[in-house]
Amino acid sequence: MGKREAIIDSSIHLFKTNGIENTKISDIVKDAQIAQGTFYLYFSSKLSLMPAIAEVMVEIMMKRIKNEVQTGQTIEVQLTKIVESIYSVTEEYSELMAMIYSGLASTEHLKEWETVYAPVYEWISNLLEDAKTNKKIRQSIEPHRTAKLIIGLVESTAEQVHLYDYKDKHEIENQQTAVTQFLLDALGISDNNS
Amino acid sequence: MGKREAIIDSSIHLFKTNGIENTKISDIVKDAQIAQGTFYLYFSSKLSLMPAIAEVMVEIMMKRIKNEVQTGQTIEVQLTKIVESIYSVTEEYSELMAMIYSGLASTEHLKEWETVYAPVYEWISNLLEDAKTNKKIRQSIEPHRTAKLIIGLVESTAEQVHLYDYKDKHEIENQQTAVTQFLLDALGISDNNS
Amino acid sequence: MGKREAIIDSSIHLFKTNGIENTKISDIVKDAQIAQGTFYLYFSSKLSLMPAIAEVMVEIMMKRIKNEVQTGQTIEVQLTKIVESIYSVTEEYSELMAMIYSGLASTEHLKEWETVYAPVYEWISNLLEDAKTNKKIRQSIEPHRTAKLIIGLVESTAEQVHLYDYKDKHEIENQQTAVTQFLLDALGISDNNS
Amino acid sequence: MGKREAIIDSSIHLFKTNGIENTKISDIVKDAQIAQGTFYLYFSSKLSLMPAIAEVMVEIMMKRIKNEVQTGQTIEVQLTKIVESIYSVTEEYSELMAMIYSGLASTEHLKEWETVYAPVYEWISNLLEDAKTNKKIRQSIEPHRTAKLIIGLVESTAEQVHLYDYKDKHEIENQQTAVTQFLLDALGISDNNS
DNA sequence: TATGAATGAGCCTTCATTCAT
DNA sequence: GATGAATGAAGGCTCATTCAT
Repeated sequence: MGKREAIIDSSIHLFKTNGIENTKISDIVKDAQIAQGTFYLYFSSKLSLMPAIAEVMVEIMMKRIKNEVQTGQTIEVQLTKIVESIYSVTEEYSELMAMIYSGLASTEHLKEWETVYAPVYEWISNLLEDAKTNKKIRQSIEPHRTAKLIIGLVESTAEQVHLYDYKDKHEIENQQTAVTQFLLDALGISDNNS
Repeated sequence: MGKREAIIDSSIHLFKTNGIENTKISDIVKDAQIAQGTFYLYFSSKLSLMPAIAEVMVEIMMKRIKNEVQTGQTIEVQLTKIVESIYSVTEEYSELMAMIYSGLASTEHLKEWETVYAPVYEWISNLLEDAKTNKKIRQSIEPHRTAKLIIGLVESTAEQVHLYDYKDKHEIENQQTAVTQFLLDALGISDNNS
Repeated sequence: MGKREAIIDSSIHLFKTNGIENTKISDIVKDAQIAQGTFYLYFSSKLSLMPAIAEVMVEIMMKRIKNEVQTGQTIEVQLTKIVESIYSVTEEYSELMAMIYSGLASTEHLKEWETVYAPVYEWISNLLEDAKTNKKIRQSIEPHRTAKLIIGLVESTAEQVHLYDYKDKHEIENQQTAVTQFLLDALGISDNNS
Repeated sequence: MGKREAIIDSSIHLFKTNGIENTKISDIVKDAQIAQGTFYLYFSSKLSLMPAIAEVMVEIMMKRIKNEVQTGQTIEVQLTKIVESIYSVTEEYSELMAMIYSGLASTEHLKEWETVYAPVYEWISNLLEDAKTNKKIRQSIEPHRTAKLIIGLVESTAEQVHLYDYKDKHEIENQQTAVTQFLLDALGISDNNS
């Protein structure tokens, strides 16, 4: 009946609600309705949960992006949607995203972290590749490298907003718009892309 | 004899060396050569140390930036130097910067965190203001908001590099160059800035 | 396919290698290539294994003794061989012998322990009986009781040697020689046994 | 107010009463009326307590021996008293003595164990030395080595009696007498010691 | 008989915090 | 202000044992 999934689900839920630090393994097993010892059949510690959670978070993000971004849209609209999606996921899973993003969860599982984000990088990289071929973006752009820059830019500013500027919703939208514009400028969109 | 400073110094040193999680208050007081109880005369907990540490880290960063960036230089050179400085500080204090940057260290001291980064935002904001006045950058740029985007972009990618791509020094330089170019493009530098 | 034997063999092997305390039932079943639950079809706990193990150890010891001691030999030679055998077994199974010998493995299975050593006592007792009849040893000797003294003396000093004096092989031989002489003297061998 | 002593005292008391295995650190601190954490200021684990306990046990044994054995007595009486003393201590602290004697308490603290018994060996060694000088015992006796044999012999048989033959008090006395006689014979006492 | 995933009581250990000196 | 021995709540983790298959 999917105990592993139950653990991951409960963890995400509790981390989201009470914070990572405050969530004890005993809380997780209670929420997942399994025995204390069962946790250790699937994960060796709270930290070793992190890659699995990151994987789910990335899935959520990819799903949201794919849901919004359509092939027919202009690259401008597509990027706007991407920023929008990342902002919304970051809003919902603020602390978790911060943690995933900063890779703080122990240096030991780092290699796994790397793999986890690969699909997002790949997907955006392909998008840029296409746009480049179609001369919609600056020809000097290196798709793969730039995909990482975009993710870094958008996620970090989305975090900033929630950490520092959470005062009003309006501010968030403004920041989001500014980031989008910053991004479009950097990619040379709505220039003549010479 | 500056016990407060001793505590902060030792903390930074130990956090850098052994990681934040692994550093116990007992380690700090040992390193600082003070008694266990003395710690609590200056800080109420390990977490309440964080803003003080962040302050020092920001000072370090500001010092390094100011050391490199000169008034006579073109905005292009200035931004290149800024990226360089942030990359070098991030390299040296990887985990600490990640933590400061993502604000992960407990939500309770968040308000203090906000203030801490202000000088950097301010300083870069002023730089952009000047460049804008002199028409060296895109006129649509909002200096204050953009300052935050720049910091977000540069720090996050610097972190990425140390978390995922740490394989070779060469890769770091490439990424750094790409970020700089991305930034220049976004600001409209070396265009005619109309 | 002899699961009971597999359990005992694996236990002895693991106890010998990793120590008794450090050997978990899960280690034993893994080594014996049986399922966790199967263990309990044969033994009710780790402790209830002990008498079975002791039995095997005693068999090993008896085999080694019988292999060395021949009916044609003088009692002096025979006793020398016995000491030799016990020393060699103790050397090989140091911790196990200590445990068996001191009966430490819980008071609950004590009655079984008693039986286990019986063959050795019996065998030596008979040896002494013969020697006594042939006036080779002191006439005041009570064979059965003395058999126990001999085992106690030899095993305990063999242990001592391995616990304390393990420095050099030479020392072991000296101690062994001394024990043998002590024993011969106690039994009145090479006196006129009047 | 001697927390270290309190811990040792309580440990001995509880080990004696409930057995070593069954005694938890939490039991010890409760009995010693100290906080759980305080235990770890003095000892790193239950095992690391053992040498300290052994030391106390050896003191107890030495005290009892010295109390019984007088300089005016013949060597025969003196040895009888020694056997008596060891039997009585072993009776009282059966499991503890078995553990100390067999050195079972983890191989890690072995070097400390070695030192602990030294005073007893020394003392008996001196006694034998004197007896040898006065030609009361066999001239071939090596005092130091023989001291160890004696301790081994007496303790191991004392243990045997408590482990296997605990049926009646009478049996104990018989065994004790037999051991004494065995010992006297081995040392050549009441011979002409030529 | 055999399996092995699941159980959960219970112990050890850590470590931030206190307080008498 | 400074000390550091003492505290004890809190949680991680183990591992013998069970039981449905």
